[in-house]
Parts: sequence; C-alpha cells; structure tokens
Amino acid sequence: MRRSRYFLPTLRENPAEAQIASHRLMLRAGMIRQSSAGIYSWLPLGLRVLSRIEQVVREEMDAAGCQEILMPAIQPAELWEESGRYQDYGKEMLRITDRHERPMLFGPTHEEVVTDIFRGAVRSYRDLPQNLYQIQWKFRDELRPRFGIMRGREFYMKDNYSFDIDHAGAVRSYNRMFVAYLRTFARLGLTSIPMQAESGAIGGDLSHEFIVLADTGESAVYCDPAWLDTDPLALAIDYEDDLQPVVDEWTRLYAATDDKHDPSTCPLAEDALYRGRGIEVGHIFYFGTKYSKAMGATVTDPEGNDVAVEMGSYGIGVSRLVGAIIEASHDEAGIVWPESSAPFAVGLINLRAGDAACDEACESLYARLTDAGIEVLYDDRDERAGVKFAEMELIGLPWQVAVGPRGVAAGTAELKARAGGEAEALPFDTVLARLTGD
RNA sequence: CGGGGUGUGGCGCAGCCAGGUAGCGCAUCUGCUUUGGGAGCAGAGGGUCGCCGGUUCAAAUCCGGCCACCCCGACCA
Repeated sequence: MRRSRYFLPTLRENPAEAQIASHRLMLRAGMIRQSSAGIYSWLPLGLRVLSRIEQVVREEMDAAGCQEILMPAIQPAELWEESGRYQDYGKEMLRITDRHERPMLFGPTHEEVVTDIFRGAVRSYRDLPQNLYQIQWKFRDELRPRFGIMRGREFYMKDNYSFDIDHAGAVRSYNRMFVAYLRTFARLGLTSIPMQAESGAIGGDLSHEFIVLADTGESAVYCDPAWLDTDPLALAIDYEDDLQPVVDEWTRLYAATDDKHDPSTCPLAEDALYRGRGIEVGHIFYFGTKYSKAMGATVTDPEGNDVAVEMGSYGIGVSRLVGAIIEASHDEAGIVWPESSAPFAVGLINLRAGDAACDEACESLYARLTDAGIEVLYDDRDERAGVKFAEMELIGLPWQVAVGPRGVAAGTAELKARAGGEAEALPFDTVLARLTGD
C-alpha cells in the first residue's frame, strides 16, 4: 500500500479525551474515530489489526473443533422471556421495538439464540458433542463506557457455545476451550493467565477469566512468577486427548485478581509473589442445563430418555484485544505491534521522494517484498524524513526499511526492528532475505 | 447511577470573572527556500462560539432549560 493513497489520518497531538495509552495511540495512529460514547468507526489501519486478530482467533477455534456460524445481531425478546433473562439483564440491554410493536433487542450475548437453533435441529446424543462459534458485533449499554475500544458499548466478540450429552463431556469441551484460549493469546504475543472467576449473569459453576498482563491494565493481579516463563505454544496439543492433565498443570500455579487475592490464604510468601496489572480478554463458563432446561433443548440418550444438554459458553473480546495488545506493547513514540497482529509487516520509507535513485530503489524493494507475499506500507510521500520516521514509529509496524541517498549510493537500505535495536545498513538483497526469511 | 468537569475552525487551547471587531499554536492550501528524525519565510482559506429560550442598544461572555462528551467511584468481553 502506498502511503500517499492510504486513508491514514494520524494526529500529531493527543486528543484531550484519551486517557490511557491504547485509546490515545489508536486515535493518533488513525485506527479509530469515535462516533458516540463507547461506539467507534474502524479506519483502514485499525480494521486491518482487528481482522488479523480475528483470524488468529478463528484459526484456533477451528483447530479446537469448533464450527463458525453467524447469528443475528437483533434478537426477539421472546427468546429471553423463555430463559428468564429478559427481566434480569437490566439496562445494559439495548431494547428495540419494531414497527409491529414487537419487542426486540440488540444482542449482548447469544445463549438464547444458539439454544433455539440447537433445539430445533438436534435430536440425538449421536449428534453430540457440538461446538458453534461466531465473531460478531455485540452491544451492551454500559453505564460508563471508557478507555476507548477497551470498554465500548459496541464491541467485537468471538463467542462460542458447547453442547454435550453429560457433565463429563461438557468438562472435556470446557478444557478444550481453556487450552485454545491460552494458545490464542500466546499467538498474539500476550502472556495470559487464567483465573478462577465468578459466573455472574451467565450462571454456572465452572468459570475462568483470562487476564492479559499489561502494566497499564485496569485490574491488579497477583501470581506465581512462574507464569511469566510459561509458553502454551511449546506444548503439542491433540484436542482428541484428555486435556485434564494440561488444564491441571495450567491451573496449578497461584493467580488471583485483587478482589480475590487474600494475603492470609495465599500459598506464596509476599516477596515471592509477582504483582502486576492485567486486562480481562476472555471468559469461559460451564453452566450445565441452565438454558437447555428453560428452553427445552433436549436430546435422546442411548437409553431412549430425553435429557437436557449440558452447555458452556466462551467469549473473547476481539476488539478489546486490539487495545490490550497496545497496552502490553507500546513506548513513548507509539505502538509496537507484534508480528501476529501488525497491520503491515514492513514500513518502507523513501527518505528523498522525487530523487530518481531513491524512487527506483524503493519501487524495486516494494515490488519484490509485495511479490514475496509481505504486506508493505510504502511511504512515498514528498515529506520530510522526520515526519515519516515519526509516523512510522507511531503506527508501530514491526520492521522499518529506510532508503536514502547515502545508502542508495552504496547499494544499501537501513533495516530496523520497531521493537528495539539499531538500524542496520544492509545491501538490498540482504534486507529482502531478512524480511522474507530466505 | 452518585460525585466532578468540559463544550470556541480538523486537533490542542486562550478569550467568559469585569457584555462591545472571535484569537493563538498545530494541521490544510499557494509560492519560494530547504531536504536523513514532526523545517523556514511570505501569503491564503476555514468558526451558526453544543442547542433552545431569556436579559440587554449589544451575548462566546450574564440568567434559565436541554443535549453531548470526558474524568473519579460502584458494575462488566
């Protein structure tokens, strides 16, 4: 993509309303624009990041045996009357009335809809287990939206729902999701820690929330320092195996948010404890037959009895992850994208646009990188070097390639990792080889 | 929902107390100079001062009502 044609409205100054780093940087980097309180438009750069994160989530869901569907954003209130949540949910639910005076709502979650789909389609235990997911915009009319995208009213979420014939099956489904979540966050370059959680409005008796570590996170966390050295991706996972030992291993270490942490019962000594801050990015629940009983989602078991299916639901805040990654990875100059969620892999800077030799060298690099399947943002504008460097730091692409008259004369370009380190002057072919991994 | 605050050009702000020509920096446009880390000079464009009403010869400024947004707390992917 040529910067001269790219819709990237960056801001030089900090918007007054943005308090935390991710909000400020997303506005400055031209990723989002606010529409109303807690509701945002996603501009090209932001949407690229959102889509990349979404894709990682999708791949891990598919790998864990889930199937993607898409349910309606607008739901009939009727279904929520059946589950009994229409009254319970309160003002966070955006209620809508259609032209026939039929009460509708903008979905804050989809247990009712998915249960309705299930009960109309599945009759036999032979069709279980089943695990359906969607990635979709949801709406919760938060009392006080804040922190930009981190706590918006409209938010992009992956939610999935498991259906099993019995408790043991449901726990297997739960464990699969537990592992898939650890893998997903690790792939995004985040350290996530599962913590025992309350089930809240969804209900149920088995629940973990996944907290991502970030210095500017909203809640304080206390955990065993061993968490910091764990790598979920190091473990080869077969989702057909019994994952209980894996989950046990992962939940063995101490971890608690500040509202749960109690120094008097904590197994670790005060000075052996890691204290940090974190952001909740995922939450998983096993809630058994709460919805299946209320809504009549039953199947016939091997003995010919009708039994209510055992369910669980699992959420990942996809749009929140954009903010969480920035909170976990930024510096004074701007965002520092991990490769797995970066909007472009490489930022190519022409330090002297209009200079024939620089233009030619850049065009060549741009074409060869693009041909190699690498996504490049090529700053071909007639701007001063400082402007281009500053913007490139702000938007945080993992690799910067700077081409100027000095280097071109010597047949080199400068390669620099956004995450740190000095720029290295390297022959064009070497730069290419480094970036393409050849 | 309780408490606090702010609405003035795209962004950041001053002006309001003591009513009288809407102003500054950044950004934008034009020209010249410049050209390896958010350039310099000269010029230009752009604002129903959140909305409605009131007071007044005169309202960004005073008064009343409404709306929006932000922050702190209690609550959440």
